[in-house]
Amino acid sequence: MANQLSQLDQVFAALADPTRRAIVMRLCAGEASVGELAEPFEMALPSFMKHIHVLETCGLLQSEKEGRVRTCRLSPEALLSAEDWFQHQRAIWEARLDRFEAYVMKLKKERAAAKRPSKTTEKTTNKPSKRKGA
Amino acid sequence: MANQLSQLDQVFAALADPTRRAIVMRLCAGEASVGELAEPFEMALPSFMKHIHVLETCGLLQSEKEGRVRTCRLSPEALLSAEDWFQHQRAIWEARLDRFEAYVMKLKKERAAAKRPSKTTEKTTNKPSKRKGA
DNA sequence: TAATTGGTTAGCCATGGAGCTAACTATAGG
DNA sequence: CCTATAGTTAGCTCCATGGCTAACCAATTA
Repeated sequence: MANQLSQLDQVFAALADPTRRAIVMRLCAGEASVGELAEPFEMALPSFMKHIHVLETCGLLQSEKEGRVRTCRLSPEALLSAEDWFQHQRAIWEARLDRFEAYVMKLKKERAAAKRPSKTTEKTTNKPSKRKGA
Repeated sequence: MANQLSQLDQVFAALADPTRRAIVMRLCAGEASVGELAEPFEMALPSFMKHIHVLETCGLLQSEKEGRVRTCRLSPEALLSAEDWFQHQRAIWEARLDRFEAYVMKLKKERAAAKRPSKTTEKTTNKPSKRKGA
């Protein structure tokens, strides 16, 4: 678990760099050699290789060398574990909002019960639009 | 759009730090003052404030000061946009896998058609277990 | 075998990020 | 008014990161 967190550090740090995100995006479309991957970037190969190595270290990328060409492919587990982090946070966040909303509803009801005849005209609580991947 | 990417840089960089991730996690459970947020960490306040500022700069956190206490809350848009990035990549990745699978199926069928009488007994393609939030 | 291609290693430099202390501002409470 | 509280500003280290060049393998290919 503590190890997990440290892996998250690495994955997020890796994805914080636009070059590396581009590599990941490229690899989502299929495997490629280092040369093919490097070609769109105006960067010396050794610099580029560092990015490859970072991605490989944090588990986002796998590669193997055949002859003199190294082929890279995405290894999705790390990507998925990072995505899971977001989903987990969002779950907590949304649960809290639901609880809060319930609380507000209860308050409203109580207040309405307290001064029965007068209608309490409050602004509608802005509930934050449920999202797709929920 | 180019601005969007730069925002992603910042968000991922922000989340690459365990302290900041912890802050975000804490704020998912509800708003808190700087002091409350800082309390679990063995870190000088100015250092901690930098983290707060980083989170605020990249749009993950909002804060306002009343009297001498600054209250922080999560502002979910940035978090969601980062999560969207993952979902987008995964969509592409999975689409490719599906295409690949279809391709393998086609190959199988063709091969089966070629040597009609013999049943080609191949191992099942290991399809990568559809995930929850799909 | 010689030259080219594809990648790798080594080492340098500049920048930025995470941490610290010290000193300061401003509100709250006595 | 005085003190304690809650943040803030300024300025300093240290080291990790991203980039470079130069030189170096090791497979292909001519």
